[in-house]
Amino acid sequence: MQDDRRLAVLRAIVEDYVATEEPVGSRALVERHGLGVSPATVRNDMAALEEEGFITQPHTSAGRVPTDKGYRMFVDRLTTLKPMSVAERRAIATILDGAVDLDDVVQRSVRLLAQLTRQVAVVQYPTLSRSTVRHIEIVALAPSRVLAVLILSTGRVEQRVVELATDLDDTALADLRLRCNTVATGEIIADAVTGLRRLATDAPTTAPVAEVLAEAMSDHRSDERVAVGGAANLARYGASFDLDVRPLLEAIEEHVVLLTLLGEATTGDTLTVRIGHEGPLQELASTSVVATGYGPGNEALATLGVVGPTRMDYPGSMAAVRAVARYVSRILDEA
Amino acid sequence: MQDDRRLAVLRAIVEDYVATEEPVGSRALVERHGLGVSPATVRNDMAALEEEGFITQPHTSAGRVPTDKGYRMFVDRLTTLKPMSVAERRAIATILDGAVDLDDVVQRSVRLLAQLTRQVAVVQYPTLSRSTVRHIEIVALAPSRVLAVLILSTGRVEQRVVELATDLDDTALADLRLRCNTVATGEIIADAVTGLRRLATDAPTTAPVAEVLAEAMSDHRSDERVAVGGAANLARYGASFDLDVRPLLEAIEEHVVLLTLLGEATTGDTLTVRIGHEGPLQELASTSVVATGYGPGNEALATLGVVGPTRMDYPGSMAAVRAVARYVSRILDEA
DNA sequence: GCTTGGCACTCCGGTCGGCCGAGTGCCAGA
DNA sequence: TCTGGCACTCGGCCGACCGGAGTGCCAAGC
Repeated sequence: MQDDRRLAVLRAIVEDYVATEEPVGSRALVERHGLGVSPATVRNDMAALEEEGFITQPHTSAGRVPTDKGYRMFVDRLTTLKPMSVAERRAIATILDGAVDLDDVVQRSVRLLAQLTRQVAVVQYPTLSRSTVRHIEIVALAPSRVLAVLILSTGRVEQRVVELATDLDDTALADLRLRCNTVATGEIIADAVTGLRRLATDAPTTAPVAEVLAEAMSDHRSDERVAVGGAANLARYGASFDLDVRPLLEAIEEHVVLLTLLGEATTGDTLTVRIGHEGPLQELASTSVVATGYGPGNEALATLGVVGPTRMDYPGSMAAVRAVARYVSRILDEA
Repeated sequence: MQDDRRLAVLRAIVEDYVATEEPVGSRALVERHGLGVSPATVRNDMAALEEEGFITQPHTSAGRVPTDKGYRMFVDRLTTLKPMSVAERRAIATILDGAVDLDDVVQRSVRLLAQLTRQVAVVQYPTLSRSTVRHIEIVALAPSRVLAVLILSTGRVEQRVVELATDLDDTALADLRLRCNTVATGEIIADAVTGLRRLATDAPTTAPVAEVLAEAMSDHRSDERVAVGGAANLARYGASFDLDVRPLLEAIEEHVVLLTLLGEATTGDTLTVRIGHEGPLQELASTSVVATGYGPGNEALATLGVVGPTRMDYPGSMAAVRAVARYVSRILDEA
């Protein structure tokens, strides 16, 4: 019995604190949530909750504030995802359906997430590792210089200029193009790379091009690409500017860091929520991450999510992240 | 005589204020700059400078702070660019020389500028309007669906998926590819667009592809691409967080806004400096912009620069912006 | 006529004390 | 087990105070 009420109190505290950003006291709690008991009772529950480490007081005789553990309990057991409103669903659909290519999808997703959650949104570009080679194009720029263009099934394009040791005429170029495509087109990245590497050793004249292509494919830099949006939302972060916002701004610039923040892509519908200190970075102990994997056919090619203060609207953020991830996945299915 | 000294005083005030971020008084001024006159004299000069609108006091009996007009005078007549140190030159060279493609050049430039100036750096991607078409590639994805890839002389690649009304076999595809390239390759964008549009009306079967290509070329979205870096430097912005930083953060997200901020690309070595209210945006009346055009062969294809508080280090920023612009231009020359 | 030292004045910023209110913990009673 | 009451604790706010930095002005000196 009281256990149930205690959890209700915890939930109420989290909700109030998220809404007001101020420590919440027993009186306000009973008034705003109609708990049907007196403040004194609530105080007892609060004492117990504090004992267990779910809430804490910033100082004696102040209201209570949830701890990371409290938020954890909240997201694990006290909340169900807010369903998205019809308007929101429609907004997601119309905005994302307007995308012209993969880059556009990613960029639109980021904006959308930032708008929906009013947080900083992060979307990782789909990883190369599981995509296949759609086509390789080789264009002559000068007799001994070509542009190698790599087109992947996800719609991503990589291009490199290659200097050759010897001149190449049109037929040689066509031959080169054919060889590369025979070896790579339709293959998964890893296989295409080994194929191209073999080609490089077998046919020395084509070596530089094949080599560069293989390199571009295995280049991990491309796995590290992310889009970020909603940085302006940091302005709502409140007082502790230098303490909270600065490291986050830095993380936003360092895309690699951002990726470790997002964490491994989860498959299926699973949402990852990292609260405060649970994350990998000390400096970001007061920020939380809500993320999930996305990709065609329930295969998580990449991660997207939002980053915000621990005192964020978890139900709303989680719902938005999941909704966007689902929709983006569906778009990738179709492409 | 006194006129010279007055300007020296103004310069000293600007330098001190930029360094300390605090209103500067007459005593500190003579001590730190060895002006060879007494504080009282300086006070007289200050009164005159204030009369003329170059400086102001935040409140009675505080030190003086430069006005926008004061900064303007400073950059116009009181300063020569700080020469870059050898180490800095070398850093610029080694960092930019490592770039693998155009995107990489732009991204490295942004980081570099942000590091050198400790400000927010902005680099516009080279505009399409003056570049030429290097090659058009058309790849079959399915019988009635092709991928059109557009490669420009600046090294930029655009790609679009096109749905066709009718199926296309290999020869038709080769024909289409040939037609498009005949019309467009080597041409300046504007001419290529008209050529493709004509092709679209002349040969109905190829219409969708030619149409999409023309669209991709004339798409202004591509002119609006910019890279931004150094947003974390905003954390050093000081007290007036919500007032100063928020609109700037918002501008940073809205790339279009950012471009109007940077302004028209200037040709040659000309630097544009916009101080405070001189810029186009009310909300950013307390930020300045230092920018310049860059591009191969002294032709300004795009703009790069830094955005910071009006109280910024103008000589340093101007030198850095110019040095980076020159170096990037040289790289584009070679490419 | 410019420069200088002196002097009175202003005003910001920090510190101190006191007060108020919100909130708690505990206890005794229902 | 809940509730009302009560004493207690602190943080935040207000007003007063004070020191320091800086100015403006003036009369004297070069």
